Amino acid sequence: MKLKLQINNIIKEAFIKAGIEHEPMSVSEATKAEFGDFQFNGAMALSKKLGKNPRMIATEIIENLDLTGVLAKAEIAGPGFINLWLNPFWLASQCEIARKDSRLGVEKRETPIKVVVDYSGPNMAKQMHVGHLRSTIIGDTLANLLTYLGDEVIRQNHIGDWGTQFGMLIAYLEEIHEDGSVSLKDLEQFYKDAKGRFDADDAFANKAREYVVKIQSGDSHCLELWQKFIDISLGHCEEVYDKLGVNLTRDDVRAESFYNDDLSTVVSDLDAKGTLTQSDGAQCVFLEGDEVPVIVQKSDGGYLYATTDLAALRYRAQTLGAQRISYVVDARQGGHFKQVFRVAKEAGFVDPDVNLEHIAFGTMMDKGGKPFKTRDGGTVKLIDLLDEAVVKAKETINDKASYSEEQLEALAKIIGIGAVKYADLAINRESNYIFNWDKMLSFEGNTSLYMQYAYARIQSIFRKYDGAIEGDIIIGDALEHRLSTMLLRFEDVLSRAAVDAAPNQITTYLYDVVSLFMRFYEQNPILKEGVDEATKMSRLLLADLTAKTIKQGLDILGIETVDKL
RNA sequence: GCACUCAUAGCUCAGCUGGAUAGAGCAUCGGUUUGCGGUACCGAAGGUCUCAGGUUCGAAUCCUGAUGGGUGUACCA
Repeated sequence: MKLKLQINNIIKEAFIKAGIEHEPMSVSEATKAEFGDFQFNGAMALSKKLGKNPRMIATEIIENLDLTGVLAKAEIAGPGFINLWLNPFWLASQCEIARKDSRLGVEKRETPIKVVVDYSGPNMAKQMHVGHLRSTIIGDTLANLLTYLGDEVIRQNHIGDWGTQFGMLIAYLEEIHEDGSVSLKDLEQFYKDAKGRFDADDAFANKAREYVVKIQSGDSHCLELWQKFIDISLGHCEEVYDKLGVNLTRDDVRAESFYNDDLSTVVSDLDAKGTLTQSDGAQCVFLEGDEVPVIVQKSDGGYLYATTDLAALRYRAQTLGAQRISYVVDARQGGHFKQVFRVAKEAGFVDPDVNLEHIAFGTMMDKGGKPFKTRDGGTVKLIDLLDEAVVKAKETINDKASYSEEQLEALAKIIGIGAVKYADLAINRESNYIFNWDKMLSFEGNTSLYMQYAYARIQSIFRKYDGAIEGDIIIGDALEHRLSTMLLRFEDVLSRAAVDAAPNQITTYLYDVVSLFMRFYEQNPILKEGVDEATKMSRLLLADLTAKTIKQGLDILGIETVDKL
């Protein structure tokens, strides 16, 4: 439910009745519980425009405010704040509607748009490492979120499958007559071995160079080898995606090579528009105000990633028909995207109203604030990191005895992977983030375990109760009032998070929901003796909606819940 | 050099389109009637929001400058 919108509409109505001919600003959540549920701060802003005292304006608004439905009370405070209280009966009825609805009252967009989310994008010549983690899970969350809200999401995994190093790799693959399954287990090692051969043996090096040319000219034998190599390498990525619980499949792959045939057209089209300048033998686009040009063709005739990105932009905007194209890529590439987006729009590859955005994120750091590396300074393989998360999760599970080995493994996977993902998503994506096992696997604070624990705790209430839930929600105290208001904010939070592409807005919200629930539950017993039937039912209903909201929220983040931990 | 970005409690971080006494968690200290899962809950303490100006009725938030960190800067992606 669009809670804020409903309140805003009531304010708007009051404006009209009071004869105030201005568009009211939006209400905001009250900064403190004593200030009500929402507050309207627009009276102060209007004071100058209307030439009136803000408290007087506030009075006029309040006098015309409909307090018969959604709102129960409005008060003027301080210089002209209007504090608003929601009607507890209305809250109760809305929570009941949400609880019965499979979408928890979250409406699907009336006008869905087509969105391309470009994320993960691993390099096929290397094994996935921690550098791919953030793009993969932030991107997946964004795609999940937009899908949930009703947009038509097209996931695009722009894998790096083209370039000179592949000549060397397939030459080596052929040389060892490998079907791939064994030696490619460790791609890093395979790459090193191939490089070793390349450096040590001139004949091999020449063959590798020859193969690069052959692949590019479409030699079928080399292409076959190349395809085999990509298949195997992609298989490794899928193993990671599977462990990570990320919704990327082979259908989402649009590799760099996919755009090969279009690259020369991109350049000639730019040329036809007169935007190209030759500089030092390279074909460049010089953008007004930018010192460095966008190079689309090297002096040796080769193309660059800017060329591929332009081709991809055009494909996504024109062929796929995307109205929003989101690139979930490291913040360090900000300059590149800014330029490429500009070129794409100025050249008419992408319509002006298409929203091109670089969803930038910061670097993953170790505890000491340095870039995340292994002890000997190498890159950390993503698969190793995830396996370690599962091992560490096992250590944190308290009641190991009551689980079979398989159950323990499954549980540890849910907890460990959830912890890694949540810790990443919970932070403002643009800042660098410090990776800390102890913190992310803690039951305390804003962690996935705290959420999963709360969820499991609620499920245990229902296990214990084990009966039919029939009755109504009755808002009986301030905590129930706040909890129900918080639960009804779900859609507002999701919508906002979707606009900002900010998963941490969802985690912050879930944390607020859970901590409120924990307080509510501490103070308001449900199944204890002496709780009358109507109260018990009401509290069970609230607990149920809370659990459903947690589950749905975590689901969007790609994190699983369990009934018992 | 130029450009981008960040600077909030001891630590890790929230703070949405400017709003009331700047909020959490961790750590520290103290508390919770046989505790519906105590891996919980409550409380205390902890701040010149890097600094200096400016805009505004009102600034952590917007603008300018300074300082300090990070990043990028023409044929890698």
